[in-house]
Amino acid sequence: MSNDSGPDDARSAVPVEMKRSVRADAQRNVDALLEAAKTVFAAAGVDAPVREIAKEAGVGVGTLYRHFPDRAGLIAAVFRREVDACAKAAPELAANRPPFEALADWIQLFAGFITTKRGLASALHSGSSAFEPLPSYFDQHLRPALETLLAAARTAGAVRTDVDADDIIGAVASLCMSTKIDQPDHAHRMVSLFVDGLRYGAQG
Amino acid sequence: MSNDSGPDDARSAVPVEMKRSVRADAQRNVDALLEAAKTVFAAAGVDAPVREIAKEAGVGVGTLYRHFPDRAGLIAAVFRREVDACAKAAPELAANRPPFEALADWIQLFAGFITTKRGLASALHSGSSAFEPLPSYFDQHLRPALETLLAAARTAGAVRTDVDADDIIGAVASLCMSTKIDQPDHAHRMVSLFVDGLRYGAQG
DNA sequence: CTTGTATACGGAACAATGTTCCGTTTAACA
DNA sequence: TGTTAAACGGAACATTGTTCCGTATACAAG
Repeated sequence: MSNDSGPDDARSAVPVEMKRSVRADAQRNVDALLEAAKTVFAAAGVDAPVREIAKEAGVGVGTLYRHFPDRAGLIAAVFRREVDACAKAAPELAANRPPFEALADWIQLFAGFITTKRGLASALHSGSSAFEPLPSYFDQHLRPALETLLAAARTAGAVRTDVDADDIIGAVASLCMSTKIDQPDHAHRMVSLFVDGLRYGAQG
Repeated sequence: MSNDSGPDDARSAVPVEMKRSVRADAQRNVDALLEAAKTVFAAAGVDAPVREIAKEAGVGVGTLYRHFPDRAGLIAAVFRREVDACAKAAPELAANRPPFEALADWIQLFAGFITTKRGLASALHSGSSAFEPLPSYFDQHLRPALETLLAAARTAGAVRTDVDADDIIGAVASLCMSTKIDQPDHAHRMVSLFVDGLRYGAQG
């Protein structure tokens, strides 16, 4: 066993201080890498070279591999991070906007998230074990968030009642992963159209 | 323009002898490469290294690249070749078997073709321009073949009438590209089940 | 502040793979 | 049989994922 350090707990479930502090530079680099990966993935798709991500983050590739098991692990981490952000935005929108607007805004947020993941669909089908838990992570975090917003909008009589959270997630994902990636606003326009459709048939 | 030889007409529409013969060894190697690629793709998926294909064909990689523009071009060529074979089998089956059996056999042939293309779905979504014409090639050759068999089976009253060629192609492709690739017969069993379903509700 | 040390860092080095280049071989034809 | 254009093989090159290890440094104890 030549293993000496394995990728460590960059996103532990108990982030409060543990036995022996995580070195400050390490934490900074993990954050920089996740942020850089998000940027590069959005610009060049999830197939972007690892070196490019490390460069964007201002670190060496060795540092990247210290914190993530492999490129698939990095993609998964970025994915989870954005899913979390997306899920966390739901309650805030619910608290600060009318029900339908909260729902519509959240859907656009979700659409933006999917749009910046060019190549993810292929990656998910690539068979890498690092991706297997992603779909369920997706379901466990995004669906409840959307369901809350959707329920509120329904209660307010702002949307039709024959569409559920899965319908929305599936439809929006399909629209955003379509092959028309050259027009970045195309997806958002299609999603807007879809969202308007949600209103149709709502009780006055 | 440093181009001096570009990949030539390995599958011309008029294969009979033209002005200045194609060198016999060249033709032999093209065939060997297509056959080798088919074998290797079936065994290791379309992501198999080009060196492995060249080795299986008993040629150098230079020869491979003399006849195909790049790995995507080779994949596309193999794909077209098998589509052609599949399409050509339809009239033969129609002539030699009862309508329903002809249809069922052809569907299994098609299923076998899809099953040996592990990774093709991802490849098609990879954005390589060599793959863009494939879906339409698919439609133009396979659908008419199937439609003929399906019409004959319908006329004979052997299958239900609420299913069309696209339904069948789509359903069989889905079944065969599912994640259960470890049991090679799993796909065929599922397809058999589906084919039996086609009978259900047929007029006596 | 100094010092010791576990931790983290950077990037060279390695491996796998797609693609190109070019000296050598050979099929076809006169 | 000789000539030649075409084709061949595989070494060499480029790109990328991953590992290794000598060096630098954050943190805490004195």
